Amino acid sequence: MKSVTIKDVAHAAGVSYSTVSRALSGSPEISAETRERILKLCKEMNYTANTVARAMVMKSTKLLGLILTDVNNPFMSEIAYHIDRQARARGYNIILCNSSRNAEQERELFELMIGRQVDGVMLFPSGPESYETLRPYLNRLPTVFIGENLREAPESYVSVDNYRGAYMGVEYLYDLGHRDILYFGRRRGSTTHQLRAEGYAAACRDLHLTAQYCNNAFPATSIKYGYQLAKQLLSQKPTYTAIFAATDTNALGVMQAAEELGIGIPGQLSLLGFDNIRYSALPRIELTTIEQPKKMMASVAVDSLLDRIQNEMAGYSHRILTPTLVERSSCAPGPAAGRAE
Amino acid sequence: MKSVTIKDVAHAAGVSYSTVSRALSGSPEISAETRERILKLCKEMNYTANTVARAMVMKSTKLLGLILTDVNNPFMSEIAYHIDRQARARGYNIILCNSSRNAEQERELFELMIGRQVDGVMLFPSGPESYETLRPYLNRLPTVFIGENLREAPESYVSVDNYRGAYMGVEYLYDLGHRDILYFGRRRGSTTHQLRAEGYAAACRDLHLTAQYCNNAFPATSIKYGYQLAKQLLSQKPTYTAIFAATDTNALGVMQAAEELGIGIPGQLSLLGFDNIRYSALPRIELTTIEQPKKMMASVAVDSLLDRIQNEMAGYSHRILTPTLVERSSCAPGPAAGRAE
DNA sequence: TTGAAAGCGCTAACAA
DNA sequence: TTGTTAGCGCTTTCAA
Repeated sequence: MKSVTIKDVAHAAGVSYSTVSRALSGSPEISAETRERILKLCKEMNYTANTVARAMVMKSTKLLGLILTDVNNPFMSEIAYHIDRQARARGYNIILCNSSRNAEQERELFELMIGRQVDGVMLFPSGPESYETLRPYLNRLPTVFIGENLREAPESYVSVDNYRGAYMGVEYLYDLGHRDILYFGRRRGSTTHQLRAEGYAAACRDLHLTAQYCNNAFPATSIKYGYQLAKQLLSQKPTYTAIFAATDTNALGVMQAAEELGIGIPGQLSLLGFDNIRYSALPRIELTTIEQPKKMMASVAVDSLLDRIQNEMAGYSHRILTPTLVERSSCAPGPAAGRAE
Repeated sequence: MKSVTIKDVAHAAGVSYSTVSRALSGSPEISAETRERILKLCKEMNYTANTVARAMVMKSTKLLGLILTDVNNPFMSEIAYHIDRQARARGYNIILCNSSRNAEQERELFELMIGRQVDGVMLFPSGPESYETLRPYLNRLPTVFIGENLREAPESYVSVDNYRGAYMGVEYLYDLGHRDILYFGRRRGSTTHQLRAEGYAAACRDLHLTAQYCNNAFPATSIKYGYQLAKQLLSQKPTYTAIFAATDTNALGVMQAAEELGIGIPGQLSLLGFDNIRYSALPRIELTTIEQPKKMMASVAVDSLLDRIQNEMAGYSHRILTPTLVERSSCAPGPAAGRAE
């Protein structure tokens, strides 16, 4: 498994090894003739440049850390896919790690990334306190936060306009004829969730609707928790004709509970999600939802990170993307449909 | 962003830098007292060892390549999650890349992995020809194939017993009272799919059933293709009471087509999948399926790779895991239910 | 246009 | 127990 080095090639070519280096790097300080000869030889000898050695002297590994809470989450994995493609196209590779939504692990991962000399990291924060916990690392390592809105924090992030998305959602349900819309399942402490809730509240205010919430002790974003919470909620007499779920996974939990309770969606109850994860497009699920532009988020994340890396002067950037509504089959006209407003 | 090195620490401590190295590596050739002193100083100075430099001299990056066709595929992302956890617990990190099921890209990725000096790679092959295409690299880089059964090839792989899984599936449907079971959607050329089809055929033979197939020109494993194929199939008069789909994604396609055609599952048609991807457990989907033990596959993959890496003598290994049946709601009793056999 | 030599941050063999 | 030194494979001045 002994690999061939630049020295071996130099020896075989009868030149110094700096000459080989020059041929490889496409330096102009070399005659076209020797370059050709050396390049040909490299091929023949099956030479592959040692990126690690190069990284040492170049002080750049061309490696980007990607820390997410769980690759297995469809929202993140979709973004991860695009990040990989995008980064690779620009000559970078990805070191992937899962924090499992554990703040201490996340901290350790930053330590690890610094040791590995990655050029920068992209992070789906494990929670709202991440920004604080990680602060000591943020000026040692260019970082861009993904998915979470950090408001005015002086760090780069890319996020969707959660406020606006929630606002749009309420408007959509309103236009369908719903006047009693319940907001379901906001994760505590998350700014993203906070903004969605604010958007919901603002839309209710502007449209003269009464805001209704269901979010007691909601510890996580998952189908299971959504289900448990919905099970209680749906067992009581409804004071709403539509549910706006804080996330698609929450909505899926609601769907499951409704299924078990024999409540038809959208027949008896309209359901709107947020995120547009892949599951939501599945047959029989067909969830109408607010879409986060995931490919765009990936692309913006890579771009702003590389910007900061390649351009010392580049400061942080806040990129807030616009969500869109994806209409499928989980929302039906409400009681006020067709009525004059 | 200038980082503090071992030399800085040595200087501050007034010792040579090999002494610092010894303190850090927990070498016994150092007095407990100086070790303490140096370790404390490292903390104070915020020293983080440069893994890249270490890798150069140790000739080991503690980096593992993970090449999959698409992180965004729920089957692979689930395994990827467990691989990361497992590898990290053993001191390794993962470089993740997507081949997008493109053989040439896959080849390039191996080239890249060699340049990056990874200690080994885990691969979800892009196709059946991968083993051939990649042969030149396989003795340069310890590799374990995941998911695909390579039969007798002299390379490590971990895969589920696809033959047995398919056999089990037919038995299950038979026991439910089905006598006309159609096998749906095998991907061309894939050994995995070949084995599943063989298991299906063998079970039919043993149980005196007539094998029926539906797999014309099936280019890929996806919901969309499953849907297109099923749309044709289900429009014709059925000669079967149950469909055994080659993969869960295929099954989801069938489900969608059935939905559109007003064919009830499991009321009019039983549907069995293979893989147990996460989608399959979703409310309203509830697909009964043959499960691939994904966490176990991840763990075995990491173990056998590290075995080969850490133990020069270790040869290749073939690990064939046992599938299990996960019963949900997509299969109902068939016409022969309760009847004496 | 080419070669010689220094050095990136670290480990390890050898000396002291 | 500690220090000195060589060297991992590469890029990049500086000389020739």
